[in-house]
Amino acid sequence: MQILIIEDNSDIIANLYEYFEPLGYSLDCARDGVSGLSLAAEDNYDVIILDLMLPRLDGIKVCQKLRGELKLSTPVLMLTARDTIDDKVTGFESGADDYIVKPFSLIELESRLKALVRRASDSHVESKLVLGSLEFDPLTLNLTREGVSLKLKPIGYNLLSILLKDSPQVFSRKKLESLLWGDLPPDSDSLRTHIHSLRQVIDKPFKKSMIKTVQGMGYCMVNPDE
Amino acid sequence: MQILIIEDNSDIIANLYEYFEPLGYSLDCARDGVSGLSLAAEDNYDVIILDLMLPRLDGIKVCQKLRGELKLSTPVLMLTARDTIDDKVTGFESGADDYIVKPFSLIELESRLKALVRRASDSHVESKLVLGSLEFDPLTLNLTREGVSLKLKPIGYNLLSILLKDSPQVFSRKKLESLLWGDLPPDSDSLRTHIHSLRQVIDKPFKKSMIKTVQGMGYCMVNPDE
DNA sequence: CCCAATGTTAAGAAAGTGTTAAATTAGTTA
DNA sequence: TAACTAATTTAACACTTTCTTAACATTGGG
Repeated sequence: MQILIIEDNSDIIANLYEYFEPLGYSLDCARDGVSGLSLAAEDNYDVIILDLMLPRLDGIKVCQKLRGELKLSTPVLMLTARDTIDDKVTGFESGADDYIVKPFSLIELESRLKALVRRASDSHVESKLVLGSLEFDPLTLNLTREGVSLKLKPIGYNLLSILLKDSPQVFSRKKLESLLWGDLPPDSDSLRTHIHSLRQVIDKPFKKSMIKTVQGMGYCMVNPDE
Repeated sequence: MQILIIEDNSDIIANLYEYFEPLGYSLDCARDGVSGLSLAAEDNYDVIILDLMLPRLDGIKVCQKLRGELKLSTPVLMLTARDTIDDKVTGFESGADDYIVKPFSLIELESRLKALVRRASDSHVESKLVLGSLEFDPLTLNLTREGVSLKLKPIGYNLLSILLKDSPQVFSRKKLESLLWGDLPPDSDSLRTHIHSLRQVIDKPFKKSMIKTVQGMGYCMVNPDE
């Protein structure tokens, strides 16, 4: 099991490593909110232990960005100090799944983590993305329109997910570039080419087109039968 | 669905009946640990709701006897009071599958129960992995395709299990590496070699191949006869 | 009509993958 | 412990696919 710890207190970090590593858990650690978030973005953790008070970006903000911008549902367990009980509520509202008050028992922490992970894997009914007759399963990469099976390149799948997930939201080129490539987008306007390839597959073989250009604004996907 | 309630508080019992019976659940009830245990021994319940504090035999003991002496794996959901947080842990160690803190929301209780039941019925079938004519038993390492017996190296069996368990999900190289090696994967791209060896055994001797590469995305296993 | 934004295309660059074999490591047995 | 065997990792190479770049074409709003 992969655990991400976002915590600035060295003692706590040391304790966690000491307890969990021998049990066969695999741990990663970030010392502040920003780097924690970027680690979390890799999306290969089963659960995140998140301190409420953090340098650069506090736990609540981290959690909100995790759910909002990154659209990740990795379960989050929030660590709070005893004297900030009110924050518990905020913690939940921010999208955390559980909290534990410092100082905490490691055994209890472990059982909470297990419960979170189990619950998460249960609700793994997972999001198939559907828009009209277009269906896309991000897990199997199975993609069909009107029952016809379609194939894309990696960036194509990414692009499609992004556009589909919040359809019919309009995404600016800039936004799309940052979602696709993060901090270091290509020098050229490569996105244009990718949109083009995507259309070749998604729209070209069919009567109506789903990928819409909004001049000067960006792109979006729509259900043409509405 | 058959639910056994082991609880001494009449109000709680009444609440449960009031909520669950109209939903079509069938409830039985015991007022103390000993009689609860003897009812549970009949082994025709899908799930047991067990209070921690009980006359004659407390919840932990009940649970331990249930698992230990009666050898039953009926899922148990433990009810605990808010001020006995330490007991949560004990609850898990005793073999309970989940816990919920009083006072609890009936809706949440219901969804927890459903999750427990589903998981239990899932894990029953667990042992053998089958995809088309490929059969693999992770316990005995018995592996056959079209009736032909096959052999792998340790990592090969692991890899196969992973790919098979969630077929036809596509696993990225990164994901596979982390599942196979956890935190410290080999420096080189050793996974490539392992996939190759796996194919030598699973696919090479047969007409159709089951291990599919999705360029840039990862690998998955499919049933070629679909 | 003009210009910036967008669509289209193709070629070279970069990244990913299959394959093989040797080197290294781990595990056994004498 | 040494010698042997099995398993894993590393490294090299060939090959394929995907991505980026850049040039040119087209479109649509001001």
